[in-house]
Amino acid sequence: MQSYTEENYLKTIYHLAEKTINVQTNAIAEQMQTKPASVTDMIKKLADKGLVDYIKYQGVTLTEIGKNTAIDIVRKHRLWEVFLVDKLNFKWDEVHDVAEELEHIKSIELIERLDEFLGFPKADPHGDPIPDKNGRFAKTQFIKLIELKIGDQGTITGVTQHSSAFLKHLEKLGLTLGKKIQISDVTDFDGSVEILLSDKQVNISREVAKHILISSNGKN
Amino acid sequence: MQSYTEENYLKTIYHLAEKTINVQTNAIAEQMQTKPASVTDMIKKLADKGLVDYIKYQGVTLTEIGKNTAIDIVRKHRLWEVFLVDKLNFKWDEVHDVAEELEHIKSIELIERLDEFLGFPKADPHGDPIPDKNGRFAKTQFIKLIELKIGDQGTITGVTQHSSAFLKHLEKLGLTLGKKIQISDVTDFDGSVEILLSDKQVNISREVAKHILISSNGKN
DNA sequence: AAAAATTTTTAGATTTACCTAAAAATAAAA
DNA sequence: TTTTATTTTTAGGTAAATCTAAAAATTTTT
Repeated sequence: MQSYTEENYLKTIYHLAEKTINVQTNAIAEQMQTKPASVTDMIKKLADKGLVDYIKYQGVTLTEIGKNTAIDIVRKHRLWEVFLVDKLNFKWDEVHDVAEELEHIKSIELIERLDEFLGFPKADPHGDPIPDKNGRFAKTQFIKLIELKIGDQGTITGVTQHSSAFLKHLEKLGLTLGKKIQISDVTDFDGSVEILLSDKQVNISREVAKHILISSNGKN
Repeated sequence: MQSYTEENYLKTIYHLAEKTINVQTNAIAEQMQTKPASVTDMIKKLADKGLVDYIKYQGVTLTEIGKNTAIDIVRKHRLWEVFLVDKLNFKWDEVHDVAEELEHIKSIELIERLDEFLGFPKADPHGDPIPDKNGRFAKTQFIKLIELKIGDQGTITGVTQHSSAFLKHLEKLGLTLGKKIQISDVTDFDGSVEILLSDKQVNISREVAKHILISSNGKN
């Protein structure tokens, strides 16, 4: 059994490991709003518990057990986000902090039943995949919107940027999850993209287009 | 803002204060599965924060602020219990421990929306009243089943004993919340009560009858 | 490859919520 | 009203998670 804090470390390491193989002390410290010295202390503890592999000065990697634990927390976080948006009508940019707390409630039964109550969703309100109870992620084929060509169609199924500012921006443009879109033009000058969205036309910058995920086979 | 632990102390003091005016150190310690010395420490802290009134050796009482905080936690606890039973199909004897964790999630918005989602329930699955967001309890007129006379009718609306063993026992007898009952006989010998429950007849001991609450005007 | 910069770790403190053991206050019994 | 028992508090200590400041290791630059 892990403490609230240990769980947060595992989750942070898990997310950082999606980008780099060896996760560095400073990166963890920055992500967790704490000091490198505190991170070193905790890493030692997690290593003693067999949750991470750790060589001094060389960063950490999650062990099999550590990774499974982290995935379980991610699962809880994303299921709660679905609950907050689908059942309690929160907006997708309002759910992160509360889910951050709810993810630590430790009852296997609770999560199983919540999963069922929500209809076994495969993705959270930001389009991030929800692992099943065995920690397996559904295979998904997302393409970044920026990679589409003029005339291509698809459905918005995710984002790779979760800041409130970004999500609010998309919300205002009407670019929310599940919306069907078609590319009507790509500006040579600045790479901004013209999108056909049901009836209206919207224009987004290249930067925004980079962070929107599209699938051509419906919601997944 | 209170810590998880401080919230638990306030809640415990609140519940103990329903029975005695001045809450004693030992009573808190027993309830919280901790030592009297630890309780003294925490009481001092709560007194410094203005959440309890405390005179050495004389026990504690909640201040207005302390009481409101405690009621808010009770509100959360009971709303979550309703969620677990009504939406996730938990049995009424399975929800307490999980609700004990959920009650500490601190988001006012979350609880408002949960309350609405559940249809503003007035009582939890054990029949305990749920205060509204201003901390006010709905007036309820419960009678203990033991006080009913032969021929009296009513609806089961609560219990005053929350142990899993007791709740499981009631479950087995079919004496669950909302069930309509009629007293068909009271045994002189041991005070056990014969109950007419839809079609079948059940017999409960005097001890059990003491802990069942009845109302004659439907669910409240 | 030596010097400089960066990253990481160690050492020693602090805070929160506990604990044990002993002392002090209060309540109950003789 | 003493003595005894119970309750409560104090004193001093522990473990978890954090911190600052300084030392050590690694990486980058010259």
